[in-house]
Amino acid sequence: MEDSEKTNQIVVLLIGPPGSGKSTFSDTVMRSSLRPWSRICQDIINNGEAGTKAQCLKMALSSLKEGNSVFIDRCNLDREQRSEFVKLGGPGIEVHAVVLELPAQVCISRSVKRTGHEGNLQGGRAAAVVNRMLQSKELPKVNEGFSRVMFCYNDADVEIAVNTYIKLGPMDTLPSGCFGEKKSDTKSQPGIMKFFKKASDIIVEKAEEFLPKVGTARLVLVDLSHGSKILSLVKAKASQKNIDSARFFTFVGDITKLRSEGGLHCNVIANATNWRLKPGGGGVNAAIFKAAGPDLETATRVRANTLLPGKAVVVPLPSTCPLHNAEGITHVIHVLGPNMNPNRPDNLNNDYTKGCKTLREAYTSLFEGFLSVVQDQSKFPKRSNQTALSDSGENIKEDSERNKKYKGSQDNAVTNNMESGSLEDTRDSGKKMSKEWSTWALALHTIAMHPERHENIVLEFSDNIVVINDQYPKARKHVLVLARQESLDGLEDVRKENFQLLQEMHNVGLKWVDRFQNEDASLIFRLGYHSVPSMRQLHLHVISQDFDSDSLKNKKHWNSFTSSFFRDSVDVLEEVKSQGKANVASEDLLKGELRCNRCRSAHPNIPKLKSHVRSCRSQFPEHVLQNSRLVARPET
DNA sequence: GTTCTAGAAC
DNA sequence: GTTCTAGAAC
Repeated sequence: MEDSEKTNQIVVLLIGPPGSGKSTFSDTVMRSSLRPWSRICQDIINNGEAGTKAQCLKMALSSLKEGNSVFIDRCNLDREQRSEFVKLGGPGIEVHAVVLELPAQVCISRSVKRTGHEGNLQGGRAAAVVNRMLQSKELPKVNEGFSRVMFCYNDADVEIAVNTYIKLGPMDTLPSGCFGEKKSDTKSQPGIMKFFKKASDIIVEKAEEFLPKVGTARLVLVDLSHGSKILSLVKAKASQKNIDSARFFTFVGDITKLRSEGGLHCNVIANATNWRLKPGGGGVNAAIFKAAGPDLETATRVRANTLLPGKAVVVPLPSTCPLHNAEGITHVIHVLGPNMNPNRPDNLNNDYTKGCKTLREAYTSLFEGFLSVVQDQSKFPKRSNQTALSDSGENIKEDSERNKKYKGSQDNAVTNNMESGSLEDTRDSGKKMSKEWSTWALALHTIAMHPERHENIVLEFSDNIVVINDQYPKARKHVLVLARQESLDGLEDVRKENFQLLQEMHNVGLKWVDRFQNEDASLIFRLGYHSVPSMRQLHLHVISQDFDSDSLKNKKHWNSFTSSFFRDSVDVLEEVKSQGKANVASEDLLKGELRCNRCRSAHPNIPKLKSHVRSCRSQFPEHVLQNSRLVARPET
């Protein structure tokens, strides 16, 4: 590394309203950092008084000339305000953004509390100022010119970000890309606000309908975030309809800590789950499964394996479960909403009418599930009916003791996860059109049928399979294992009777992985199928995870191997064995954003993505690490 | 000006 | 699937 070409200075734009902790952030880093920093604070730049943007720019330039990295400590809340600071970047100077997205109330109370603050923004005016600033806020994007953007939503995130910069020595660099951003991008889903409005109407309507039926029980709508649109809409609607706010109310907090942190005594919580009823997804579902531990999964399996949109399933928690003994939760009701995520298979594609219908159904199923719990608890133990709505019903003894202890009533907390639109569903799209194949798409089929005519490209073949190098490899090593059976065009055609063949393809793939790793032990592989292949004839991709190839040129290439459009062979085998066919994902996934296959950071275009991927040494995502989806040699 | 994407043709 | 290229994005 030549020191002539690398100076590695950084301009960090701190982005956040007054009270978000910008000054604290830079001060904390500067106190412990080995790298020379300057803090450029517009509030004090003018001999201790507030100054101008121009003064900040001037001072930033001179600090950079002296060889310092700089913190730009001003609100920087919109793109225009940031643009001139972004231009400070250049050879040897990267521009980063650190976004301090703390709850508005936190920022306001901090601004109010500080007395001699440099910005002189104390007193009651603080709330007005912060709120006004937040209204016109534009979050930064990498394509604004930042080589790195990092989002912080709470103190823990801030601490991580501070440490990231403290640890950064004078010659170190940080991976480029966008980190930590919550994807609640309402702008990218047109009509979503309208849907929120409608959704909140449905929630209130259903709550109103069920309240008289559930005796003294109360219903609570919970959301983690203070800025929750749904929560404020529901609140407004409920008071407008004169619903008893002691019986139905909203609550901001963590649904897995309602008792310990929120002081709310709920027996039953609703979980906005996924169709597989499995942990994960990152939202409330992941949080609830995590808090409940393996008990919840086991108890869930007893009731159901999958769930249709609009349905709910009541799962009693064993007393060993941490959610039960620490938080007093006796039941989790899993409920599946409509699938509005355009990146998911079988989504409703902005069909909000259908979405609302499913949502209404979901709340009906949920409340009926809750009703069955309440009835079981108040009457004699009985099995509730097996309804079309869900596989519910459980024998729970009345617990008057608990009711006394907790001053009466039971709360049913209903979370909401519509804002991320992360719910998915499982329904088959059904009919498969017999596809017309273009001539170019027949190449693999031809080779599979007559491998002996293509000796030059065929690596090996047997009665059942042919192995070839991918003609346009998308990574250092990329081979295809073709099925030789005539009727198998792609993954969608695979059935139980093909299990043996799939197993053989998988084993042959593993054999080639082994060969490649004998040459280079650092190569890491995945084996899998494209959900919807472009070329005819079922083929298994055996591909190293470096994606270091000039043939990888566009978004479709990238996403076809790194999104869930790529179906790992191990999962396909498992699904074919258990369900008789494999799940296939939607082609919409190919249009999704570009994310690193290791650290999942987002990148604005293919060249930037590839340059990031070349140097990213992050561990692979949890999902990929499990179930032998990744084939790697142990590190030596 | 250059870089990058996306759509049509094959 | 790739190649080519117009024009969008930078």
